[in-house]
Amino acid sequence: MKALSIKDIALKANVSITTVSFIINGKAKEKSISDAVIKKVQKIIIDSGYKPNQIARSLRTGNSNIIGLIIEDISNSFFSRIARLIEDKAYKKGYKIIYSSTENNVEKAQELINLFKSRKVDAYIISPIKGIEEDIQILMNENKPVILFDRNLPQLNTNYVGANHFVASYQAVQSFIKNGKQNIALVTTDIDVQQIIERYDGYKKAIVDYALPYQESLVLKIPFNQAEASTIKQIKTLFKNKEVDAVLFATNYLAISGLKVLKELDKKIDENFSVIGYDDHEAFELHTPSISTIQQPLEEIAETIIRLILAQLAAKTKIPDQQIIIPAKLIIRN
Amino acid sequence: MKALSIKDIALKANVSITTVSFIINGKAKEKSISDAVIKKVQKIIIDSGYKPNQIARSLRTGNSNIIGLIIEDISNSFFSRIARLIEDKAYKKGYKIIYSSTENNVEKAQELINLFKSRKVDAYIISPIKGIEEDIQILMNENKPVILFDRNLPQLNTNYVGANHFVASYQAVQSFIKNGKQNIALVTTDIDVQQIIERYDGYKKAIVDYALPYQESLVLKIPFNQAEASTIKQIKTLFKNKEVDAVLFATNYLAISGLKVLKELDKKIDENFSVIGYDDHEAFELHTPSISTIQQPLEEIAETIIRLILAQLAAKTKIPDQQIIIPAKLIIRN
DNA sequence: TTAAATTGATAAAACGATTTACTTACTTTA
DNA sequence: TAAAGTAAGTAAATCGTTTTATCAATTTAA
Repeated sequence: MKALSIKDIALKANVSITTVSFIINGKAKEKSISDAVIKKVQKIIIDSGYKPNQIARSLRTGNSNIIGLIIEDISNSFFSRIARLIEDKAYKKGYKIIYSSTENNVEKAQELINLFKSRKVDAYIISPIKGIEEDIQILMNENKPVILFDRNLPQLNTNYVGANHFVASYQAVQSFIKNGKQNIALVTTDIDVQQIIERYDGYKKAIVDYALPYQESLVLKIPFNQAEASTIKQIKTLFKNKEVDAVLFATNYLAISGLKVLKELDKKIDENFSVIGYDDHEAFELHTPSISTIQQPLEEIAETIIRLILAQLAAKTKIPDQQIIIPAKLIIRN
Repeated sequence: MKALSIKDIALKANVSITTVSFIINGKAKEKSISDAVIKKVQKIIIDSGYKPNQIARSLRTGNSNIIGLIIEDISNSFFSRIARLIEDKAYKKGYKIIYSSTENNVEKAQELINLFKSRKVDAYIISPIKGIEEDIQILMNENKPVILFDRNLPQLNTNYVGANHFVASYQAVQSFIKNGKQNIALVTTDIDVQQIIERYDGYKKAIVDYALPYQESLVLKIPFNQAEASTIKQIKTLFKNKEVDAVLFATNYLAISGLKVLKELDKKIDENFSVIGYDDHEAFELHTPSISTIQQPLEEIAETIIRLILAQLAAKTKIPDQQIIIPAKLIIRN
């Protein structure tokens, strides 16, 4: 019941292993194998259902046709959607994706990089966290294509694809202000990554530009990875103790927790209290009233990532790194 | 800049490759390598950051420490959550997961199985579709552990882990009836898989048991993979043209579409009109009013799958297949 | 007519590990 | 004191491919 090997095929066809290999890899013409032999071997391959052992192939060639995708958490809909899009597009080009979640844990991320390395993945797509700069630098030194997405590591000179979070969150706050809001809260997380900082910066800049007082106490930084119950408690405290007439959530799961709080407090979203979420979520549109949000162009991000990867893989020489910033869209719903 | 190989380590340590291999694999004692040599080699391995090439290892040993996970769609929250749980649990046992989505496409599923096979994955976790029975049977003949989940293929004699959909949907309809509902609709999909059929059967049985008239026209079978816009149109037609005072949705995404319709029609969920969803979704709890749903015990399902896999992998001889049905829970919200 | 090029094919090395079967030098045992 | 056993370690086969040389026979070029 063992799987067939190239040797079995060669034996059946009464030719050498080399010949079979050339035919499998489409090098038959180039290596001047006669049409008759090509036909014969191909027939045997099809009839027998022989599939080359990719492990052996990888060992010999040093590449795997696999792209490694490292993200924070596959169960977050932002990541699972983008994973799906990337998988689809890669698949069409003959590449497979292996993915795994870091849970924002540096050690797990490092382990994953090592694991992917030892599996000889051809390229890496990483939503990085602080603390793995060095590991990523090593990958780059080894000349492996690396694309960061969602978050950038500024001290690293890599390819990056992401949305313009600064502008998006600036616009969100701007829209609050234009609607007469004065006490605008920001619920964000304490993780120290570029894209979260940008969201904060955009918030602050808009407040300052429009000459509103910046109130430290309206910015809530939720510890990452804490249980949702604690998050809900913290947000509840904010809403109860502070005058707030608008709130921007910096991630979709924070917005979900926030909406749960509003529901518990029976606080209505109306002309006196506005909410904008981030990254969109089915619950936002469905909510009564619908929740406005900042939407990242997932399709475009995925497309761009794959385009960069394929370009790098096709190139013999190192292509200059590109930093691609795609505008995010403020979707106003009501 | 090439990666180190076992040969390099052997050279540095001035011992044979064999010795290094024994040490790496914890067979040093058994193969009577002296403590001094073990220490020396281990130090060199750690200092140099050497990581064995898993590809070469797989080629030689025939296994990969990778488990293949084949699901319908990673961007569906039911699957992404369970994927995350499975990944977590497998990781802790030293196994990695490769996953990929079939989109309910038989050919893609077959390709994936072949791909996983050629990558020598050690075991398969599959949410199957009709039409791949034969491919799965082949895996089983090759003595690879296979666990089906979410959906069963009755004509196949495999391991299966899933929820009791018949009972769950029976209970859902029962709860409608006990609240005086008479015209209970079912919005389901047309895919011909066990767990969807069970949901239908449970619905029908409850209707009949309680002596309500079974109305064909209240059962809406939405074609799988159709654009959401069409789904919304079909559901809208149902709600507009039929007297309906309760509706059970057979999947979470159908419920989401249904809720969108209700919103568009401005039809309220109240004592005159009830809704129950399936598989839960953040939007359900958050909805006003909250949506009741049938919840599958994800954690328990994931746990059970991994337990079965590990048992199979550990066993030298074939373990009898198990069919594990876990009760689903009807969560009544309001 | 001979050298050079082409055609059609193959043998053997290499990829980087694991594992089996040995070797050599000591110790025990009887 | 010879035979048997153990300790410490290694050489070489093997997994299933790809790829580089190489070969013999034929064709083309000069």
